Amino acid sequence: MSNVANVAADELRLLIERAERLADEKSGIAEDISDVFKEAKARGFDTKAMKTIIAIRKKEQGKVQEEMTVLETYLSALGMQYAML
Amino acid sequence: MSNVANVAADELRLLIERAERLADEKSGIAEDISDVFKEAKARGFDTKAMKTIIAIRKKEQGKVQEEMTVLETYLSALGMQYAML
Amino acid sequence: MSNVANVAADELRLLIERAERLADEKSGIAEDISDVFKEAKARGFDTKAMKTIIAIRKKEQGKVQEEMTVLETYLSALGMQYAML
Amino acid sequence: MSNVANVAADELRLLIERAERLADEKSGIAEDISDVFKEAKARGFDTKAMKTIIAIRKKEQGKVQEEMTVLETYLSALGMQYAML
DNA sequence: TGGTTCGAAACACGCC
DNA sequence: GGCGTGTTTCGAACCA
Repeated sequence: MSNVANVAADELRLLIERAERLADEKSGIAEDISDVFKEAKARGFDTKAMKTIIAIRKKEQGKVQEEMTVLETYLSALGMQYAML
Repeated sequence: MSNVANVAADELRLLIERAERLADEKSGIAEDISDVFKEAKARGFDTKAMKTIIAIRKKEQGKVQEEMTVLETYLSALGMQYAML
Repeated sequence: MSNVANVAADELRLLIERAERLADEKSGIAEDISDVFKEAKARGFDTKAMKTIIAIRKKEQGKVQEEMTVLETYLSALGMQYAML
Repeated sequence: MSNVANVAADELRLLIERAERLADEKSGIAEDISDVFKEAKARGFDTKAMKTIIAIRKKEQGKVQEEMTVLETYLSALGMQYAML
């Protein structure tokens, strides 16, 4: 292999290793998050509800309303009482 | 291989093939369902809302209320207005 | 005019019911599959191993191409660099 | 007493905020990874191929055992039948 | 920006 | 009834 090819291969290897290292960190954090929910569950919280709340907080304000409006519209169209929700 | 072993192997093969055939059918239906939603989307419906509605209709009545109650409780605990939903 | 008017209620209902009907069929098949494994188990087969076998058989469709692709992938990653040579 | 009293509000808030903070960190890392690929792309590498390579490298940890298991799986599926021989 | 593809998260099932 | 596995679903990332 020529030097040029070697250099390219090395560069590729380094980039891949950086990506892999970061991916590992990401996995670590994902595990930490998982632990938080395990702890919450152990303390008697409903993790499903917690995740819903986090999703709501994350979504831009208007988006939640918008989704609810569509849902209510569809429920009405089907003759279902959304009051039951 | 003895006859007994052959019989067992044949039986195993038949069972596996039955399971595989059924799995194929299941995939076919899954595709059909997917097509329904594609069609719905093409007609301008919000498929996410549709799926939510289907989930609600499937869930036993009390369950939906129960989940909403927990969610509202948590939102209140966080000082969030669930009226915004 | 209410929100109801905003959606073609009948169309929506029909689509949802089609999806629900198909979902029922899918569940039915899933049950059939489950029955096959129950039967296998009753006859003394190891169902966990059977499922593994089925997974392997499924994977090995297309396995050959996949193997051939690995080297090409590496070459591809370096490919544009080769232009530099 | 309101529903609010039913949950330990502070505890809930802290858990949720911890989860959210970790989620932010995770996003940050995801962005870093994204940057690595942007950089790779800028240097002329094929990022799709790189990702494939990374996936392969990840899979091939533990690949050897897996290969060895296939025959054993078949034997296991038939295993209890052998007792009949 | 919208569609598509991909990986990760949620769900459902069977097992213990 | 909880756990682990496998499937399905969802959201994020990339491309056009």
